[in-house]
Amino acid sequence: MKFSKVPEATIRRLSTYARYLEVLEEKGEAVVSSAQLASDCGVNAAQVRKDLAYFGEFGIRGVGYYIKDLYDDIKTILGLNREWRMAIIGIGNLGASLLLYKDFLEQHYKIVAAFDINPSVVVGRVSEKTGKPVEILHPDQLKEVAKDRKIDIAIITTPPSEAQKVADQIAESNIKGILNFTPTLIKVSKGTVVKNVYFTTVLDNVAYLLQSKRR
Amino acid sequence: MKFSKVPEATIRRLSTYARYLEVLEEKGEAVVSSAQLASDCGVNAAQVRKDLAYFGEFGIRGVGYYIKDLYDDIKTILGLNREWRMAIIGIGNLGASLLLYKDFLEQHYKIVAAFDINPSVVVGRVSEKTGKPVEILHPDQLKEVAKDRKIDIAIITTPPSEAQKVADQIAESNIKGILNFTPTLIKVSKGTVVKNVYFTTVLDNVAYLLQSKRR
DNA sequence: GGATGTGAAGTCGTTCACAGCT
DNA sequence: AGCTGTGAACGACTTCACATCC
Repeated sequence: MKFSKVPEATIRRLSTYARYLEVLEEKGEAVVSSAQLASDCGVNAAQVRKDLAYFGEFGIRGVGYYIKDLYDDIKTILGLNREWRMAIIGIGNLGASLLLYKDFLEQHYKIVAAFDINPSVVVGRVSEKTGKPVEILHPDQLKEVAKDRKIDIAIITTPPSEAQKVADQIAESNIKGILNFTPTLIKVSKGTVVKNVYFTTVLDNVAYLLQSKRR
Repeated sequence: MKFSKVPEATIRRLSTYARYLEVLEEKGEAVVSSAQLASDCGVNAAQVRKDLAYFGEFGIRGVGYYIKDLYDDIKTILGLNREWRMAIIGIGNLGASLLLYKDFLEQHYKIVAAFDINPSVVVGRVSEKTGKPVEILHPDQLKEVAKDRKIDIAIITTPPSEAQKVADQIAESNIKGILNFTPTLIKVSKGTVVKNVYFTTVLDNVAYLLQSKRR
């Protein structure tokens, strides 16, 4: 077990492996080899073993990996053996759909607060689906609410023009993790983790590849 | 100007540069240096120049880059000087919010068809926002519609269990680009471009980084 | 003078190949 | 015998440093 810096790509793949292991477990399988895991996740077998080697030894030589154990181990590695409490800031179309996003319910992520400058707009739209009303707070309340509700991660789904301002409020609230859905490149202080998921960037990538293919 | 394979990361960054240049242009700026572009996009200045060097020479030594020209050039590189016609398959929360996604309207991406097994559910919900009703078709109609409406890219926002089936229908419809929002690892034939944007993967990354920080 | 464009160096991540366990 | 774990080879991307050109 080494302790060098772990590539971001490794973390992404672990996340993929975990989801795949979950499926295998539900199927009732007991053991999986790095070769099978690799082929089904679209990577090299040595890659799978190297990814795991950053964190320890999880397999049995000549056998493979016990699915249940490996699944648990990867969840522990990723920090998914606990609950992560999230706030969504900006309840437009995207924000509202994340509020309703079913997968979160089954996972380690829990939305515990929702914010928008217009507190009334979507209460009805959201609550009509879940049955229970959703309380939409004003962003200025973030700081006080963050402590009360122990918010770990903030999701920004505001219009791009508001993203930096919101990011500053997040910083003031002492929330250290941000998932930014806007195209705005937000600036944060050193200790804060920001990941961007602006999907037009990915679309641009698809467009580029399609276009460059036929040349 | 070389012709080696262009790293995917380069394409992602070009996409970022483009958005930043758009902002600069709106501000009325005329020229930008690789140093400024780099610092505002959070990368190294040499990186910016290398990224561009894959495709030609766009700058003027001793001066920098003309913003308007560079913006246009990057759009041409990425294939964004044309319209990309898209279908959304699976009109749940996420699919519906993408249907309403305002940014697409201002960009080179246009949603020209929407599909769901239940054709009626969301018609009202979507049309109440846009004013005009949205026609939701059955996925079995994809093949015929794809040709008529010249669909370039399909967006999968179905439940994970349906993703592979839908991907197969997309293949049959001769659509060569897929943006997959589900966690399912879909298999497609060689010529098809697939990009995944399952954001729980990114959340896992945030969780990992937060958790590994305090150790 | 000053910023680009680019070979060369450096760093990082992936794949190979085999030793080491079970 | 078979599959993991890992040093070493390889390949890819990033950064440096400077020659080049406006």
